[in-house]
Order: sequence, then C-alpha cells, then structure tokens
Amino acid sequence: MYERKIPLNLNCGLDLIAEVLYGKWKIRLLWFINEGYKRPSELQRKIPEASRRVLNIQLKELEAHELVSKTIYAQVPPKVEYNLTEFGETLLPIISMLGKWGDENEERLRAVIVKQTTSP
Amino acid sequence: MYERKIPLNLNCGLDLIAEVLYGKWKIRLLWFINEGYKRPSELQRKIPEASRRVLNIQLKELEAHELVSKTIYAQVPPKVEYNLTEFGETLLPIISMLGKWGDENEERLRAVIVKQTTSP
DNA sequence: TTGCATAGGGATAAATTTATCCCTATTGTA
DNA sequence: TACAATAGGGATAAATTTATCCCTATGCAA
Repeated sequence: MYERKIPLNLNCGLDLIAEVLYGKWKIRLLWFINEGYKRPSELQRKIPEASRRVLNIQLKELEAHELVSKTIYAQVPPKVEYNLTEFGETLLPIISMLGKWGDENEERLRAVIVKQTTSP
Repeated sequence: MYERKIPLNLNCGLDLIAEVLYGKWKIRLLWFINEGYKRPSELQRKIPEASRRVLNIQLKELEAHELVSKTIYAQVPPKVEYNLTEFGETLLPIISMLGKWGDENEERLRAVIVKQTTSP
C-alpha cells in the first residue's frame, strides 16, 4: 500500500469523516450495496466508469474502516458479497442528503461547473 | 488552470455535489466563513495546516461555484471578505451533519483509521 | 479446446491535487 | 530603513490518487 509522507490531520469530526469517505467511488459503493448490489461484479456493472481495480481497492478500504463487511462463499466460481455494517448504515441518511442536495440543485450546479471548466 | 484530460462525469446528484465539495479544505472554509471568519488572513489562521496558496485557490473555486461571494474593499492594506451566498447556506445543514457524524464516532474512527495506516 | 464468468492483486504509468518558493504593492511601525 | 500585515498569483516540485495492463485459478458451455 502507499506510504503516506505527509501526516494526516484528524482534528475534528470533519477530518474523520473525510478520511473514510474520500475516494472517488466510495459513497456510490455504499449506496449501491445498500440498494442490494452486493457482489463485486454487480457493483462493477453499476459503475462502469470505474475500473475493477479501483473498486476492489476502495471496497477494501471501506471494509478496513468497518463500513462494510465481506463474505466469501467457498464455491466455484467464487462468490463474494459485501454488506453494510450497522456502522455503515448510519451513513445512509448523510449520503441520501448529499444526493438530494445535488439533485435538487442539478440545473444550477451543471451551469456553474461547466462555466468553470470551459471559461475563456 | 489545470486542463482536465479525463472528462468529468456528472450523472447524478452525488457527482454534482462532489464536484463542488471535493477539495481538501473546502468544507472547512465554508464552515469557518459561516462562523464569521471572513477574511483570507483570518481563514488562514484558522487553518494553519493549509498553505495560503491552496486556500486562495479553493476560495476561488467556491466563488466560481457560487457558494461564496467575494467583496473587495478599496483600501490599503487590502481588505477582502468572503460570505456564504444563499446557495452556499443551503449546504450548512449537510456540513453540520457530516461533522456531527464524525464527532459522534470519533473514537471508533480514530481506531480504524490508525489501524489501517499502521497495519503490519 | 477456446472463451467467459467469478474474484483479486502486482507493477507501473498517468492524472490530479497540494505543497513550496518566490515576486508584486502599499501603509504603518519599530 | 527594514520589516510586518494585507491579498494574490506564477512556476514548479512533490504527493496522492486513479488508470492501465497483465497474471492467477476453476468450472461450465459452445
């Protein structure tokens, strides 16, 4: 794993939650797992823009942070399932709120984001 | 400014909010501005781990995304003030919720984060 | 027998974000 | 006169995160 050179600072609640939720796909992974897409291959199909590799890595981090649990079924072809832990479930209202804010302000957000990206 | 090579994908609300809130210091900037630390130098003092440079850059992005407004006073030495826009204020409940979750789970989060960082 | 589905990881390159360092300008103070 | 405070930005290096490519293994279906 990558060895950090600049120490993390974990001063407040915002630092702490950032540490477990930062990661391009983590929030989406939590959300889809909650919606019932529990197997890596299902998640990969739900998030085709992400490579299988990153999803694996981020799932592993979510697991290390105890937000999801992993079950490996001893069968062939292999079967693995992720589930939210109780701890992970406590994030659902937050994720839902984030998504809702984004959806409610979709038009405006698209406008300002595009303007910034394509400004002269 | 940096010219993006991989196109953004802005499919859902989660993508949209991520686009404006990602950035190591953005959430904190919004929070402190709301608490009354409106001048760049004040913000810098509140967030000493960040360099002045990054704060400027992230403030600029927040402004471009219409979450904060900037007022320049024509005086010397220069005085600048940032304020949340009405739009920016709608993020406060979300930020508050994020911080609260982090605070409430502080102990557990520190444990899992440290474990992951220092694992054998 | 070739190919697909399953799941996972190593090695390395590329993209993106932050960090550092330096320079501009003005007024007041030691 | 030298330095601090104010605000801001260019250039470049470093850190960090993602993307790509390749390899392992097994059993089933065409």
